[in-house]
Amino acid sequence: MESVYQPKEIEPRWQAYWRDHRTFKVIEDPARPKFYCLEMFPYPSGRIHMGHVRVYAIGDVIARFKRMRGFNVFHPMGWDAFGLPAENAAIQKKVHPAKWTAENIDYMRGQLQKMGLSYDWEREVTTSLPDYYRWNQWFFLKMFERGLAYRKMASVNWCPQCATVLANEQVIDGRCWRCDTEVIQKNLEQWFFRITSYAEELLAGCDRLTGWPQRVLTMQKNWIGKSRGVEVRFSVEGRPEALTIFTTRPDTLYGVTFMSVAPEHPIVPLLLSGRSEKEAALAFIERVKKQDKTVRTAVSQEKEGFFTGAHAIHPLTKERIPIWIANFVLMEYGAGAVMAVPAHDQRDFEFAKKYRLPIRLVIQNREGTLIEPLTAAYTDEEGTLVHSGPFSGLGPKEAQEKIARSLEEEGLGKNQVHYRLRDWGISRQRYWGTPIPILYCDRCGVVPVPESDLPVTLPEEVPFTGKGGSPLSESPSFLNVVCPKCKGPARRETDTMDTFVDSSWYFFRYTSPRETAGPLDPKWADYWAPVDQYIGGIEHAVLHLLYARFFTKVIRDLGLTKIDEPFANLLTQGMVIKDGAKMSKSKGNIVDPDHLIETYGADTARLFSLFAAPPEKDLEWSDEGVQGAFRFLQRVWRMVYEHTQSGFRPETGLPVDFSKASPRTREIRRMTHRTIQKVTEDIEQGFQFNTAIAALMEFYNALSKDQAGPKPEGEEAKDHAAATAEALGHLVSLLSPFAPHAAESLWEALGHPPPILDRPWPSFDPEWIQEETVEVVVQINGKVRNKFSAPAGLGEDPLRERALADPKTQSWIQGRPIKKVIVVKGRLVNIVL
RNA sequence: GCCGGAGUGGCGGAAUUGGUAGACGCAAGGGACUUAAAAUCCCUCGCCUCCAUAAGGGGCGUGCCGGUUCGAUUCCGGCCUCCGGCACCA
Repeated sequence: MESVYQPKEIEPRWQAYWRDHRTFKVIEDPARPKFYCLEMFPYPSGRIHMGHVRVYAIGDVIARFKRMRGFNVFHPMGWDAFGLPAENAAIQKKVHPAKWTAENIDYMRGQLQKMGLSYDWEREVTTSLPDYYRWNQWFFLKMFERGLAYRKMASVNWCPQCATVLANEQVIDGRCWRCDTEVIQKNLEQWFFRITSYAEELLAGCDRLTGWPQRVLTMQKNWIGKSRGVEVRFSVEGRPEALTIFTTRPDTLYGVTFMSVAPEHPIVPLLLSGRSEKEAALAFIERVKKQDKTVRTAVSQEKEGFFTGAHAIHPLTKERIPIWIANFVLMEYGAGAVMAVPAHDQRDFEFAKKYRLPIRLVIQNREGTLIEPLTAAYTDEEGTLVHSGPFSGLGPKEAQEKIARSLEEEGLGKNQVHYRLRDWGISRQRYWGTPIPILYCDRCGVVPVPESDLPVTLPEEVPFTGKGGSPLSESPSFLNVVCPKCKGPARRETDTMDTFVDSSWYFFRYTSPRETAGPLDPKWADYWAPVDQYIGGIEHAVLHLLYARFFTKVIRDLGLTKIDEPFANLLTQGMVIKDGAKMSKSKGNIVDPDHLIETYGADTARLFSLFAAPPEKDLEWSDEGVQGAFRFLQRVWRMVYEHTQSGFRPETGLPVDFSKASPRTREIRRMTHRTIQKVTEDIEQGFQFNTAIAALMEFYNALSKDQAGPKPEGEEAKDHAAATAEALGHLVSLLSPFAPHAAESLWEALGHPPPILDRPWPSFDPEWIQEETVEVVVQINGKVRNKFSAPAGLGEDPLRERALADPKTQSWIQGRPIKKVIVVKGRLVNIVL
């Protein structure tokens, strides 16, 4: 063993050892409980960044810990390899996306290997290879058969920078999730996945995902956006068509004074036909339609409307209700039309004020203080219904049920649930993605590629001009095909799939990565799935994490898996920030992992990123903090080295009867077992790696202090040596998930065969975690005034007596009468005066 | 506006879920070693204050204001601030 800690020497050595001995290879083993540990796979952008270091360090600690705890740990890695940067590189640097991606993967794989991560690389998956993406196409065909994949003309989000369509989930605050460019709306014929078919199950499943952070579940619930209400049919005066609206507040039905319909509503032209208002109304509609949807739906947008001249008939009162076109009503949600109750809806209130429409109070508050004219809408669902016919006097909640039932009985309405969630638009007008396996035949129309013709591979020779439009449409050999049905001429779909399709099922592919008969082998998928611990960034709360849940349910319904949910437990790690901001090239606050590992070694990089903050919080980078982590490893190294130099023999150790050992030796033992307990519980209960590492540092500090003391003599020397050997062995074992390379070397130096990963996790002796003596605090009226030490097991009465007997305590009491004495065993005595 | 989460030293963060607030690390200050520096090791380190040669002592302190309790960073009520999500969703 070298006397100085030299990560540059030992890290490559152990990485070679692990590789040569296939230490991380995993095989199915029904005899042991399985544990599937997975970190979100990276996009091969070129080089890893500190965010990668952090998430993979977290995952690796969990994987190594679980393995030492006896689990058959599945810990794979792969590449989310399709995506825009590769194509942009092709345009800018004239390098083919496939080549660019492959080179990046090779480089980044090397970087990850330098971190000493315990991946089974034999199961590596790359989504841009045909043996992977053919199964995306296969899933597409299966979904097409079941009506879960369909094509429609729709207003879609378009990112001008990326020159492609985006799903709703990929638009953040009106901007592209990738490049932050403002998104515009376009009408295009696009492919969609019918995720809305699973809206209810996706929502209900949230309540069973007990291993997920609450905030992620809340975000998903908000995104799905369920609301219960009633669909009510209003007949239209002088017309056969009815106007159907959706409301969550049927209790306010008697307060309806007008109707608002979306400008795009199909009934609008019918209502306008032959009316004098027609021309002006059409002009208004055109103006609103021209507005971008993100602008139009902003809260700050002025409410505007136009009267159609038509009237609806109130289903209960038979009153005539004017029908207005309103800019704030969205065709995509509910029925595209709403009943307006200005007294109890703030938007309707403002609209009514502006256009001088009547405002009718139908719910009086509890205090009975609402008087007309109202100054604002009363929107609370509390109080009493008034002016509501037979329903007057009811509470709003009760009225909602009764009015809904009454409407239903008379065939005027029905209970209805609406979701905010929209279908997932998956068409992308770019090259570097999975070709959508569809043909367009002049005679047969839309024809799916037969399964036997999969994969539809990407043509290699295409021009990357950056002019917009899919490069696939520039490849005649790709484009022009024969229709499999009629053998006539047909054209291929030139759009590719959203790359989020690739990542929606990759965790299944790892379970049988080379399977050729299907996307996965149900036998192995059922053995490994679900992922027991998933780790990744919070930014995927409603992107990848929602899509993967959806795909899992589809895969289940295809009969390929029995599980309903892909990820049993989810850990969302925080960002790595420096100088108060997320690391980015533009801010110039990047720390390069290569440089860090070169300087301090992977173990230090891992240790620091685990020590500086709890995993779910943001991590403030500190160069000095990194040095602190390095110093700690150095100190542990030196202590083990000195131990091996001072007459240590590997066989020095247990069993020894420590109960008869000196207090000093017993203290080492106690510290050892308490540290095992603390580190184990910190990792197991909420992944508190920061405090686990702190406990290891405390352990080291205590051992170091002991070593600095006088050399023990005679019998005591033997016991002391045994306790120290045990302590160091456990210290190294406990350290091994965090700093695996250093731990392997130290473990070897202590006379054990590698790998330390195959060594069981240390267990603690409950007898030895008890303190022998404790410091007892004496409080007077809740303030600490004195302390004394006492045997740990001392009862209440002796504790009280000892506290009161102490002259210092007495001097605080000053002879005043004692009202009460509270004794907490092993902790404190509080004297109340 | 609605829904989550968080406010603790100079900094990152601890605190057995009602029982000594500030573990551990960083930074800072002092010292040892050294020709010197680096490295390493030792000591001090919440704020204010008293006695003072020193040992030691006192008050305040976990965003703010109240409450419950012998005792509150922890529980309850009311505010303030920050972060994240959703938002003309009917």
